[in-house]
Amino acid sequence: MKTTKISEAVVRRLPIYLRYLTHLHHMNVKTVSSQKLGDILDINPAQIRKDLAHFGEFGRKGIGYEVDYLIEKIKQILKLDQEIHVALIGVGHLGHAILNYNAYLKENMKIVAAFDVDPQKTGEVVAGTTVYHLDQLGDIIEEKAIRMAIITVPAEAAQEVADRLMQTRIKAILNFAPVNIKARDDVRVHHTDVTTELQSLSYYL
Amino acid sequence: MKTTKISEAVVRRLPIYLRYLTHLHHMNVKTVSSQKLGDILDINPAQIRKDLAHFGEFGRKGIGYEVDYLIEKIKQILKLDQEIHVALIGVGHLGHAILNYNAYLKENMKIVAAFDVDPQKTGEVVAGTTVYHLDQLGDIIEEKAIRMAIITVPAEAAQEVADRLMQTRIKAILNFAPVNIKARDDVRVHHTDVTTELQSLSYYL
DNA sequence: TAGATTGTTAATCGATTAACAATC
DNA sequence: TAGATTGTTAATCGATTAACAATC
Repeated sequence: MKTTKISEAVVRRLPIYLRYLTHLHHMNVKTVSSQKLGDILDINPAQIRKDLAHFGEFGRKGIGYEVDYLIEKIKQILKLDQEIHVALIGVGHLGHAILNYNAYLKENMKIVAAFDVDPQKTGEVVAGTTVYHLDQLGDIIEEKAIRMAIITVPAEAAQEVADRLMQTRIKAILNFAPVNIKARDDVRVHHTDVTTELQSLSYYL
Repeated sequence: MKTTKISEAVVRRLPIYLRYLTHLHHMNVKTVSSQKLGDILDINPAQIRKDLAHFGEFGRKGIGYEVDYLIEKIKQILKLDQEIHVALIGVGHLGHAILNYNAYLKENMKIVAAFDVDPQKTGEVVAGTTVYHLDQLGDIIEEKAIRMAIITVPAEAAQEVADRLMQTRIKAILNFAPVNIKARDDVRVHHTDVTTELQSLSYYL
């Protein structure tokens, strides 16, 4: 099918599929049905088929989906078939943790530079990634062809950092600061934050 | 209105409202309209009114919402008017970062115990929180009246940890491991994971 | 062939938004 | 009073699920 308007819900499920398909690949499984996938991931099989059908006919009737082929296709859709360089801004505790997580990101995604306003941290190397001063943001992003950014600064500084990022080529931001960041229409911002998650979970106690 | 069946989408917005209302409180703002709230948070004002109306009539026609009163009400709804003790399982990089985040959780939420399988880590104190061996999970959860858990172990261990948690009084789990955890109907599990977030963002590049 | 499973249409369900009477 | 803003109903929009012909 043609790429009309793909909803965010669909896009958010693709990495979930990819994750389990990769697991199946390592288990040497060759083929999987939407039924099996749905059982494991707690997602309706019809929804999985529909999600995938947005992007093409990847399965075979009577058989299911070929694991390796589907992995390849989903990676293409998510642009994970190319190297994606990521910047991280804010080398506090959370920033540190994510930098240490770098090796796990795999799928061609890599944090290649970190930034902080603290001159003490500048020049430091955290888990293999150099920390630059925030003033170098534009230059390094250009130099290292960085396309995505992770914000792990305090809430008060987040919008300012986002504004600086929007003066660069960055088109996607993952914001961990507990504040709603305003961005232009052509820049995609996702928010995630431990406190908010825990507070909404608390409702169900 | 009566508490019929509140959707997850509504529950997830409540902490967002609470966060900004708390900000307004610190700014000494007394009253706010759904219009203003919506502008700042990028949420439709009608939706905000509807979300809140699920739980009662908190506003005043022609005036808006009284900030302090609404804060109090949302805290009640989210059960944040009581002390909520949280356990963290898996003291790796991410676990460390979240433990250091503890002070920021506020709103009566507190990580009071950490667990790990590594005997080397047992007894250690991270950011004020003692690390216990996983074998003590049930005992400590009982002793410290813990009601929520954060899983930050590797993917392979996550389901096993969840299974152990389900033998305790825990009814809400925040899972950072990149795997879909299966749980009983009476246990609420939310998933969050940096890799998945980054991969779905990548689609928009 | 018979059984399995896709891709897709139609039906259902639920969530968001618009509109407005009530009222501060 | 006039203007502002809620709570709520009705309209819209979109996402999920069921069902099934096509076909491996």
